[in-house]
Amino acid sequence: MAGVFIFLHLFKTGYYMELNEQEIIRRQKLQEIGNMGINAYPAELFEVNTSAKDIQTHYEADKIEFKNISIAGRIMSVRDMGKAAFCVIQDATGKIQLYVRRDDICKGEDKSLYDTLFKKLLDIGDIIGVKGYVFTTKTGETSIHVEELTLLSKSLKPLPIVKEKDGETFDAVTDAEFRYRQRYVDLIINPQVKDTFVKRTQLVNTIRDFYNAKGYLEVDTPVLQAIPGGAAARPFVTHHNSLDIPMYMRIANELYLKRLIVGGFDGVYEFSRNFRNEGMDRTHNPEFTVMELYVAYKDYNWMMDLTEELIEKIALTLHGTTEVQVGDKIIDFKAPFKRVTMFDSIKEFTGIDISNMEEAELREVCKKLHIDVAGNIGKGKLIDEIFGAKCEGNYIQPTFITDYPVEMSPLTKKHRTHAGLVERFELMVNGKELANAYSELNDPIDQRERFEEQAKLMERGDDEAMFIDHDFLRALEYGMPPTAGIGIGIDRLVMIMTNNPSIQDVLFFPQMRPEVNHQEKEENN
RNA sequence: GAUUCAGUAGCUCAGCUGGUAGAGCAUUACACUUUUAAUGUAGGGGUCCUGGGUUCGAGUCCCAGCUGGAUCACCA
Repeated sequence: MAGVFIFLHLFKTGYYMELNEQEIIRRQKLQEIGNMGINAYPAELFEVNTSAKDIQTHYEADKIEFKNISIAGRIMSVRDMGKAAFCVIQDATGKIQLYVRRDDICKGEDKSLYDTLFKKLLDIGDIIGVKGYVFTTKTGETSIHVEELTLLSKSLKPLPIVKEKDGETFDAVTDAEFRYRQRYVDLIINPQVKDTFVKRTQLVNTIRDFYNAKGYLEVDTPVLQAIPGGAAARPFVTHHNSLDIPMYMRIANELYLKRLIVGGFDGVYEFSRNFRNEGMDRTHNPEFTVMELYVAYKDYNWMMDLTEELIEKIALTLHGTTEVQVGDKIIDFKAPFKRVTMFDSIKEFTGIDISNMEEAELREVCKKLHIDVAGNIGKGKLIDEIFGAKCEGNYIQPTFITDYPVEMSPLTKKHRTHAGLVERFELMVNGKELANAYSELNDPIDQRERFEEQAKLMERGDDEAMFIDHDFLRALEYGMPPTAGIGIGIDRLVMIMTNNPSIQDVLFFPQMRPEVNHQEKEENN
């Protein structure tokens, strides 16, 4: 009767009108749990002294006794045998089976804890704590013989049921929209998803440890900027009320880190969340993470050495080997990586030597190679288009592409021996750019001229040209030591190292169009 | 932005040339004190994404829209 009452009550409040049958039943159960004098959401802590993984790895293998254990987790499945039941709970480390026997959790005459609470009122998805001891069942399953059971949190929404047998998975939730919008559910029911994010953190920690061991300083620089600099991209614009000025979300942190090198730090790095107001697809999210590092008194050759050492170390940390499966390919991150100049690369894949060509000739080459280019782009961009169309995709194994044209690298030092080039490299892996680095331009006169070139390009209609940052120029005028800098796309690196083809699978909460609920829809109509 | 595929029960999916909306799991009730995709018996559960149109009749055909995926273009 209580159930009927609560149903009517909830129905009257309107909000609950959209509840499905199972959600209504769970709310009725919640009410009945309260009627038994049990708090479905207790405040006190539940002390845990072991984990599913701990038991699974040590009980059988090491013959370690697990007595008086205390463990908590979410109920994932229940097999009710009448006066005893098996259920599987999942904690942060994995799954473990429970053996719940009525006369063991209800020692006296009152069997309501088992017959009513456990059998009738608990559901898959509820979080419980149990105490007991570990044993092996007849069928050989390591299990916990439960002596005490406590409800820690009642779940009001039915959890999608994923079943398994002999390593085969049944009814797995693969709907991308469901998984990204309700990542919390995805994490509960798809264990490999958790692995990806654990690896992501391991990867970041590896980089941090590697740089910290070398004495580089992790820093924070502004995300809200008055001039969005350091990259060519459309920024998100916002407004600061009390200053009454437009502000931009950062598109890169490069210019700030270089200011810190001017300020006397030898090595600084930052995991920079960048924001770009551009298209979204499987390799682009509006916010993404780039690790940028700047080290004084070094050059780009040194940075290549450092980077291949780092990337190799990441592969080893995550996989125990330098060989990583990516799609249907094996990528070997064993250092050293191949190094190819951009002109050599273009010569290799097109047969054309463009090293001495001017803008008009380059346009002819593009035409011959059937590459569509806009009329307003300059020489450097033309070369970049040729490389992007004909070369980039060929570099599956890690390769440094070096020595870019000066026109497309306005923050990079001119090449020490080759006129018209700069000391820059990109690390290509699986046909995509993973890192971008250079000997930083520290000549303030040259930098001013480069910015002015960018301003001219902007006038020609190149909407990706950079703004002039006068404070950055002022900093350079005080003197910046020769410096090597690099930016590594963390999301892309995680995608490769975890074999995920979509950026949405390496971000906990990828950007999605906001959901519209039914109520709002009606109000709008 | 273009092309294309998809949206049906809490979840995974059927639903043919248009004719009363289906299955498995989950859920409810009962049975079962070592099961494991537990089992057996009996039930309940639907805005077929939304809105128009064609038709005697639309989950199905047509148009528009929403959301997501894939491919392409741009970007990292």
